[in-house]
Amino acid sequence: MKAADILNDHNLKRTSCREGIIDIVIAANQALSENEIREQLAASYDRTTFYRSFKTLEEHKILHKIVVGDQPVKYALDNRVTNKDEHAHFYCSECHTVRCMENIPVQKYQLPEGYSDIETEVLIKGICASCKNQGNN
Amino acid sequence: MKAADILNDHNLKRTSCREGIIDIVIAANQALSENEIREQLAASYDRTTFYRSFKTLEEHKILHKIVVGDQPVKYALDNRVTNKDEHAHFYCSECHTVRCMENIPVQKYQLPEGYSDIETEVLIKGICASCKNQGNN
DNA sequence: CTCTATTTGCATCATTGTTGCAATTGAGGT
DNA sequence: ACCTCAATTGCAACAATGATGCAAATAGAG
Repeated sequence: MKAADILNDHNLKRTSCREGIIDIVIAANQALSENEIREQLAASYDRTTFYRSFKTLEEHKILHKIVVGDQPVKYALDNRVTNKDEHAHFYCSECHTVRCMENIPVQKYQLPEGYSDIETEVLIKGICASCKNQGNN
Repeated sequence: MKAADILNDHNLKRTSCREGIIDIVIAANQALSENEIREQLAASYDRTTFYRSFKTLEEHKILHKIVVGDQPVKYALDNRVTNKDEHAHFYCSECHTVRCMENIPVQKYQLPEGYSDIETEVLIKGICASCKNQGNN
């Protein structure tokens, strides 16, 4: 899965900022904050550009925004890009990482009469395996 | 359920700002943003005071913070105050309200080996009954 | 009514989200 | 390879929100 292809599929210009962001998110095994992504980027970009790139990528359903309480906003690849089903997310209260639990599908919830469902988000908070074992870090 | 009692139970001083916030949240049938609460308050308080009141009430598990995407942060009474079970929340993409779905209990999700669960949040996004019927507002 | 720890209001600052606009750049046509 | 134009970037500027230090005001206990 290449950043360039993803951008082309969505009729977006292939700029280095966008490609960089997508590459980093693809490589990560967890959701990343704006700052975490910036640190990994080769070049540095104006804050506005950076911010607008996220907005564009989110609007085009390439990135998915995950907000946990007052933790910094994090981004992960959207289901529609990865072709995966809706899955739960896990937030570790210890190391504050957010991971996609691809093996935990979101269950169907029955809404009251008259309500319609578009999308369901499940966030499980707890302690992840590595934090539980070691004293963490 | 009185604001004064709730504050006493948590060993917090009964200040008018705190009582006002709690009263309004109790009366509301939906989660409210900081601004919505401020508009309903009898007196007006310094932004810092207001902000710190929320922080205190949240730390003492009286209020529960709900964040939906980039909507303004909203607050609702915490489960522990209402003695209700964990329940799903519903966000209407049309009128942007958040309601506690007290009849929709959160289902148990099976985590991988080594992970421990503390709390699970379920947010169902969709269109609420009133928005679906009328043209909304 | 007095005393003290808590809370408030104010000043101030950091961070994040947002917009307007001129300069730059990607990508398609020649 | 070059031109052209719409899309994108960088910069300045600003709004909103979260946060802290400190002196003044206040709740609650004695």
